Amino acid sequence: MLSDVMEDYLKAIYVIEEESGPPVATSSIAERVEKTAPTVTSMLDTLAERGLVTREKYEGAELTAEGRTVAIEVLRHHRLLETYLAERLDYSWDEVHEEADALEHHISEAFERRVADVLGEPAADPHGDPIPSPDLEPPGGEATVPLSACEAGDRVVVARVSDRDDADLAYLDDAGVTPGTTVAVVDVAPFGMVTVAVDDGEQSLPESVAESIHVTVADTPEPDSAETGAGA
Amino acid sequence: MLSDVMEDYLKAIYVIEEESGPPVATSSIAERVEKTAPTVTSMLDTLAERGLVTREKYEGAELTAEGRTVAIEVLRHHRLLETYLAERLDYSWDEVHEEADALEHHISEAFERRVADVLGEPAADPHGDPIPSPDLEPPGGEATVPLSACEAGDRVVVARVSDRDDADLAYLDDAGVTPGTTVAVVDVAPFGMVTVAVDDGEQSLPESVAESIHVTVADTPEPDSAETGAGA
DNA sequence: GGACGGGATTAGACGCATCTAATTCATAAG
DNA sequence: CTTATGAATTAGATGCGTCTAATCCCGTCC
Ligand SMILES: [Mn+2]
Ligand SMILES: [Mn+2]
Ligand SMILES: [Mn+2]
Ligand SMILES: [Mn+2]
Repeated sequence: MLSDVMEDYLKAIYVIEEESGPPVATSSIAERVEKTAPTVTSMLDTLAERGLVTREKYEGAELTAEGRTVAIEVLRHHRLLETYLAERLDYSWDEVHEEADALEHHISEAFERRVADVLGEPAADPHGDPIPSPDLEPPGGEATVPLSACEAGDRVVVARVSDRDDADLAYLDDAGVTPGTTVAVVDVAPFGMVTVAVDDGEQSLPESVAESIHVTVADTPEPDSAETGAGA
Repeated sequence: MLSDVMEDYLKAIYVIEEESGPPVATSSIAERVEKTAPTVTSMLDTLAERGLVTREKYEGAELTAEGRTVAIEVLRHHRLLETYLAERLDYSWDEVHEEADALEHHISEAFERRVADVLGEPAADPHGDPIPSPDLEPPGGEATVPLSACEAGDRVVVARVSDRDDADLAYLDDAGVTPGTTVAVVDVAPFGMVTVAVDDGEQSLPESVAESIHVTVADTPEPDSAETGAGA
């Protein structure tokens, strides 16, 4: 049996691998799980002994197939719970993350199945993150870019929003920036502040927020008159 | 913060106090939480240091007001969860206990409130056990007796059924013996086997099962012809 | 190539919940 | 009053997850 702490480490390693690929540095895990580096080293040894990660000293860690399956299952629990809380228990999208983080380790397989059933096996959680299917294969995330990497004139569709900052989420909900929304990038200021146009007006978002919004680009503007003409 | 283990001990002490009053013996707690006696002694010390129980060596333990409030809150979580699982997630009454036992320690106050809201602040769980109200005062359990203490001829209403044996619950559900059902006691055999009449026929229940069914007596038979005429 | 600096690991410790074995206590029986 | 019995506690140990302090390793910069 795996402890809930181990499950959190595996989940952390999985999402870091997704973002920047293996091997995963001790320090990046430490940051995500909010533990010290020696604590992480020691837990990685434990996980390696159990065959859930492989690792080479000073090189970082990588999930094994088994470790990845566990991580995906925890992620499925987390995202199903978030979706259920939002749809059936009147939670707002900035409240679901914390509750799901606690419950994800304690629900049975029966609970998972029944929640998925009443929701109709949903494909994405309230933040737009894909919910792994019951076979626990890695969910195919379509390619997205952070809003902070877009340029003025782009028309983009919001795909996912990081669920990790409640205040940001509450603000974005209010601003009408949620998964599925189409927004037009009006301006990208020097320090990363992004101004977008949505239905109810323009919103300026600080860089930290723009980084946590992932979008798919619907339209890049035709190059303006006086621009360099290179590259389609 | 209290660990989930501590919460389980407090819950155990509470229900034992309800059954047989304080002080509660170390061994009876050990039996309920499935730990050894020294483990319980040590945990009782910890709980006493935190002001949740009082105790005198070799005498047993007793909940303080604070300890009782914690126990009642855990019990509220447990029974609300059982009710929710049965009503909204298609669990049968023999499946809810285990799941609720795991989740009861991990739900937030917001979750508790929302579950209670969507259910309409229910008064009893699927086994007939009273759900403590949000003020966490001890729920008023009306006086009941175990079915095993009844006599042939009694007409009784099932009040509560212990939720601790899944197999018994599945059997009783099938037999049509659930809280609210009126049954007639047909016979009490020497070794405690109780035969009752319900809508769909007669059922014979072994003593262990009859002990776990608590009832209120609706009717005692008028004393038969040749009986001792004493007492109304 | 040698020193530096930052990230990683090792060393050593702690608190919690748990166990088994040994001891102590309360009391019921003689 | 003494002893036997069973329950409770103390003693001592273990595994886990965590920490701080000390040490180690690797790539960079002179
Ligand atoms: Mn978690
Ligand atoms: Mn999410
Ligand atoms: Mn429990
Ligand atoms: Mn119950």
